[in-house]
Amino acid sequence: MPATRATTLKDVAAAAGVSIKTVSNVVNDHPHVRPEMRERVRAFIEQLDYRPNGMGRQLRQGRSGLIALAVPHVTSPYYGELTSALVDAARERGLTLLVEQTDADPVRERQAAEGFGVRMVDGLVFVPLNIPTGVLAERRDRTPAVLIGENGEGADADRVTIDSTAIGDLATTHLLQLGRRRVAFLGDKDAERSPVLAQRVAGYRRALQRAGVDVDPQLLQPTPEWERGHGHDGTAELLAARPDVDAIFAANDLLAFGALHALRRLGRRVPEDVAVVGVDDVEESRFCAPTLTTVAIDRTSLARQALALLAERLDGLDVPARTLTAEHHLVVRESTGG
Amino acid sequence: MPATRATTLKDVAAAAGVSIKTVSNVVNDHPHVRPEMRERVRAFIEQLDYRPNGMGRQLRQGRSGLIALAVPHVTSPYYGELTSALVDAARERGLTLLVEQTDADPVRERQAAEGFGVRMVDGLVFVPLNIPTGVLAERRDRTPAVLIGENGEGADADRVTIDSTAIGDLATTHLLQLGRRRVAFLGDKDAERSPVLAQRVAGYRRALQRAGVDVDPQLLQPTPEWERGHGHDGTAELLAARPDVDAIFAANDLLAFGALHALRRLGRRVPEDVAVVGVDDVEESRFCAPTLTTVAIDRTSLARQALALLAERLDGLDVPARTLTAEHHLVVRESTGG
DNA sequence: CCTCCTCCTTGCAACGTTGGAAGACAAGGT
DNA sequence: ACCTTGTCTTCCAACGTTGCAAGGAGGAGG
Repeated sequence: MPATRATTLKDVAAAAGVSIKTVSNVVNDHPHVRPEMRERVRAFIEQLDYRPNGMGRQLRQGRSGLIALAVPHVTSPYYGELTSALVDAARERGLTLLVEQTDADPVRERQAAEGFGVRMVDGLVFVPLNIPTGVLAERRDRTPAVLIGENGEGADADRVTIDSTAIGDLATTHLLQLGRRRVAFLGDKDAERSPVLAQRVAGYRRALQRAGVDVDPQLLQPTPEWERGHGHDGTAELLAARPDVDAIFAANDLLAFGALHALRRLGRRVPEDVAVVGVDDVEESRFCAPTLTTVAIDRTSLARQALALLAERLDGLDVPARTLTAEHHLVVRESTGG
Repeated sequence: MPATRATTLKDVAAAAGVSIKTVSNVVNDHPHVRPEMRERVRAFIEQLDYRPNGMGRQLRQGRSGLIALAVPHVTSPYYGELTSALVDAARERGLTLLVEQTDADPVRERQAAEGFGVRMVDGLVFVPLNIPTGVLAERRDRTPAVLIGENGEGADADRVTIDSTAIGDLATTHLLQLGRRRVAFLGDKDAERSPVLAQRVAGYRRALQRAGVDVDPQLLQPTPEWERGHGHDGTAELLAARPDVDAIFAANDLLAFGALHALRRLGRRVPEDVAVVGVDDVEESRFCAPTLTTVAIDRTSLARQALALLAERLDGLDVPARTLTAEHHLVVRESTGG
């Protein structure tokens, strides 16, 4: 691999004996290029393997076609599937997604919100998790942004959210309709800082109250985060304190997987002894043992909506921030006897 | 959001009453700038919220700091975890990863190999799956590339591979040591086009032969791809044809999850009736029911190695293509009685 | 033969940045 | 007063591209 410079318009122009601009015109399919000239230049482009230099082009045009995605971590199934949907949705619009992981770390989320120090992307898709809303509201960066999820309220940016109160209500109501009365909520934590959680708990409470069941604080089982291991440990703790639990509403599928695991180890049958519902409908829900009843969120359409909002901003749309809400629905599987 | 142009060096320079270059010198921490001047300029940078325009900078410097990752799909746990590791490894080196999904589609893989039509990235990390090796060998694009996985053999590019023959041997030997003799291989397909598969099968055969067990073609169970559903259906088919199977070596964890699911539905106990081993050690392996014995591949170090190779190329290293091999080890869990 | 028009091609400038070299200025030495 | 030295700042050019306007060639019409 000799350290050859990449082919530029200038090289093609020199080889073909025409001006740089003519080559540019051919590359960009501009009118007013004689067919034989077009062919001739095309041949040299092919021969020299010319491909436009994105940076030059973008500098000139003032757009890069790049969208930054700041997401907690691609590894988790929910964000992985979301990322995947966003990559595809971006591709559909001729945009390219550039991925940053925040690890849900407030410092890194703030960096993401503030644009990473260098202007390079045309827009930002941001999944905030632990960032104080104030920071979002005071964004100085004027790069158009779309927030995804329940946590962006109050920010002056377009947003696609999820009605987690309705989700919590739906899941809890389903458990109540099975006749369960000691329904635990798995995944409680500092609600102040987590609107997702606050909403899911609110939905849970609302459903219990509507059914005339008292909310028992002991059944609100906290976990440090919402990953499998936390679901496992939280469930073990919960059952130690309240062995009579007959249903668990887990704040997300990962917690639910952990719960299933713990229940199995502790010799509880699912759904006979304890019914379990999660939220997200990640692929694994259809294959775990037992398969998991969960509230599905349509990530493909969520991703499309987010990029549609962003694309309008890229085209200069100047209206107040808008908020869309993604669809959800209950998927009943074995963990509630489906 | 008035359609204000982003702040440039020129704006800061005008505001501070100095030349553009001086501002640039401050931004880049160049020597020979008087402290009070530095402060003064800093203040204006802060006030105007100046941030360098990446495209201008990159055009000048000839590097974008962008690395393209072409991966089959971020959704699958293995590639998701790999992507995550690569994002982090890139970040450690001050690079940014831009994600493209090929969906394992040969056409899209070819596009990835050939550089996506526009020159914008400094390098490419490519996980080829279904692309004929010839295409890789004839890459015209001179952008440095690193291939990941067993499928890149023959390409003139750096590569981090996995010794899948050793992996197949290790997994199969483990099953044999448990006393199992009717060990199926789950995930067979067109071996011509899939070196990963060819190697894993070769390791399987080698282990069987060493143990003096005949290779029974009926125990080589094909699946269309290597996802959960295929593992489920393949296992059901396998058990219908050969109800006496006492162990399954699944070509990857997803197939194994599908297998566990099918075994459970068919009333086989794992590991008592059928022992199962997978490959990859994705997070779910530690939480499925029963937990899965699998061959772990260290994705973090794989990602670091890949980026180290790439970074050397970005710095102009001009040596023949190199190949590294990532580490693996057996993790014994419940599905083989661990 | 000249003019005008059309069609095709070219030159110039600019996008925002930075390396290199030249310029300005002050202080110190002769 | 002049030169040297060193420190700080500015100027120029270039990275590769494209919009705009002007340039050139050739044909049709007078």
